[in-house]
Amino acid sequence: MPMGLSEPDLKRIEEIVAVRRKVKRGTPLFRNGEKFSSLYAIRTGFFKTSIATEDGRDQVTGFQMAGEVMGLDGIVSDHHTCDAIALEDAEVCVMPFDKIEMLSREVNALQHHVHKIMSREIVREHGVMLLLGSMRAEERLAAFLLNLVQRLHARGFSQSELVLRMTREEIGSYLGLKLETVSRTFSKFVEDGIVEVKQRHVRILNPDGLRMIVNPQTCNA
Amino acid sequence: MPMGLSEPDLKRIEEIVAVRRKVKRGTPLFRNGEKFSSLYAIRTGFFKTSIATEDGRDQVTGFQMAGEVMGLDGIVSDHHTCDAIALEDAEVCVMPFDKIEMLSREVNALQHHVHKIMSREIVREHGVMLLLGSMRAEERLAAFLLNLVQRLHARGFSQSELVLRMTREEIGSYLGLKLETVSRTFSKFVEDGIVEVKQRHVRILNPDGLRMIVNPQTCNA
DNA sequence: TTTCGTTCTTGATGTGGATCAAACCCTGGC
DNA sequence: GCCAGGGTTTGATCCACATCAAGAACGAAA
Repeated sequence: MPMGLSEPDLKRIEEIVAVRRKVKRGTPLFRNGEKFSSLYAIRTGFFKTSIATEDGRDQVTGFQMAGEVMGLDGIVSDHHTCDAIALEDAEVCVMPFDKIEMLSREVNALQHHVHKIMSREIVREHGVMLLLGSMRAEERLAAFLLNLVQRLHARGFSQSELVLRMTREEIGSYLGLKLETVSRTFSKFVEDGIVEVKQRHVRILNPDGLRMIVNPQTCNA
Repeated sequence: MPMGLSEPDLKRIEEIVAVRRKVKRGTPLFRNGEKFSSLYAIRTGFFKTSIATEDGRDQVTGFQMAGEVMGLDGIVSDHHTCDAIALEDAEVCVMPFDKIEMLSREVNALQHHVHKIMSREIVREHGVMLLLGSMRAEERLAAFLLNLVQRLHARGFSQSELVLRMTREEIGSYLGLKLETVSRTFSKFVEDGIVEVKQRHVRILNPDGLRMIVNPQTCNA
C-alpha cells in the first residue's frame, strides 16, 4: 500500500480490508462463473489461478503469494472467469469492489494504486506470453524459478532456497509443458549443478546459470 | 463508452478525447521505455503491440482495432513496456491518463468503464495463455481467425470475409508458431474447404469447421 | 513496363517435447 | 507400523512443429 496517507484516509482503507476469509488447502477462493463482488489480497498462503475449457483442458494462469491481489478478471463481466485455488491453507482480505471504487474516488493514492495493480498484472501476463510463445523448456523453467525466488526474496525469504507449493503438473500447465518434461528439466538442472532438488525443496546453487539459460546475452557468468 | 451520462459529464469526457494523432503505417505510436502519459483509443486503423528481449526475441502480444485501447501496460512503471506499431495508417485519440484519473473521480460511469477495460485486457490475455499453453497449431490459427472476424463483425464488417493487416510472421509471433507453420496451416484449411485464402484476403466458408477445430466437444456441426 | 525486395508457399529433414509405460517415493490414514 | 494412492522420476518411442532451402507471387518504385 502507498505511503503518506492521512490518518482518516488510512482508517477508511483499513475498513475495506477488515473482513478476512480463511481458505483451506485445495479449496477454491472463487470459481469461474461465480458472481464477482470483491478483490482478494493474500495475507498468508499460496494460490493458483486457472481457467478450464469444456473439453477438459486446463491452463494455470498464475501463482499468487502474500501481498498479491486476485479477482481482477471478474470486473469486466461481473463474474469470475477463472478459478482461484489455495495450494496451502491461506487467509485473504476480502475487499468489496464497490467500496474500493467509492473510496478511490476520494483518495487519489488509492485510485492510482488500484490502476497500478491492474497494469502490473497486464505486464506480468505479457511476460508469460513471451515465455509461452518463444522459450524452450529449459528457459521456461529457469525463468519460472528465478521469478519465484525473486518474489519470495522480496518477502524476506531466502534468495536461494524455496519450497514449491505446486505439483509438477501445475508447473507444467503454467509453463505450457507436460509434467514429465518439467521433471526431466529439473533433473537436467541438477546434473548441471545449477540446482539441488529434493521433492518440492529447491536450492539454487548457481543463479547466474539460471539467468544464463533465460538470456544468454545479458549475462557475464 | 457507457450510456446515460449527463450533458456536462459528456462534455468533459469529450474534452479528454479531443486530441488526435495520426500514425503512419509501420510507425510506432509508442515504444518500450518511453515515458507513459496517455492511453490511446483507436479511431481508425490497425495496430500490433509487441515486446522484444535483448537477445532479439520478439513476441506480438496483441492486435488492436478501432475502439480498442492501448497503453495500459505503461501505468505501473510510468513507462511503456511494449511497442505499439500501426499496421496501416491510423488515427488515435490521445487520452492523458492524469485527466482520466481526475475525471473518473467525479464520473462514476467513467471510473467503472476504465476498470472494465483493464479487466477485459487481463481476461483476453488469459485466453492467449490458454492458446499458447495448450493448443496445437490448427487450433491456434482457427481460434485466431474466429476472434478476428468476431471483433470485425461487431464493428459492422462481414462475418465471413476479412483482410489480414499483418504478415504471416506477425501472426506466427502472436500464436507462438513459425511463419511457415502459419502458412502450412492456412493451406490445410483451404484443402479442407474451411476457408479461401488469397494472400491476405480470407473468406471463411465453414465457420463451424473452425469452431470444431478449436473445441470439438461444444460443436454440433 | 521492368525490377527489386518483401512476403508467401511448399518440400525435405531434424528435433524438442509429447506420449506411453513402468517403477519408485513420499505422505497421510488406519 | 503398514498400506494405499497421489506425485515423481526415468526410459523408449513418436510426432508436431522447427529448421533449412528454394521458388513463386505480389507490390512499390523506377
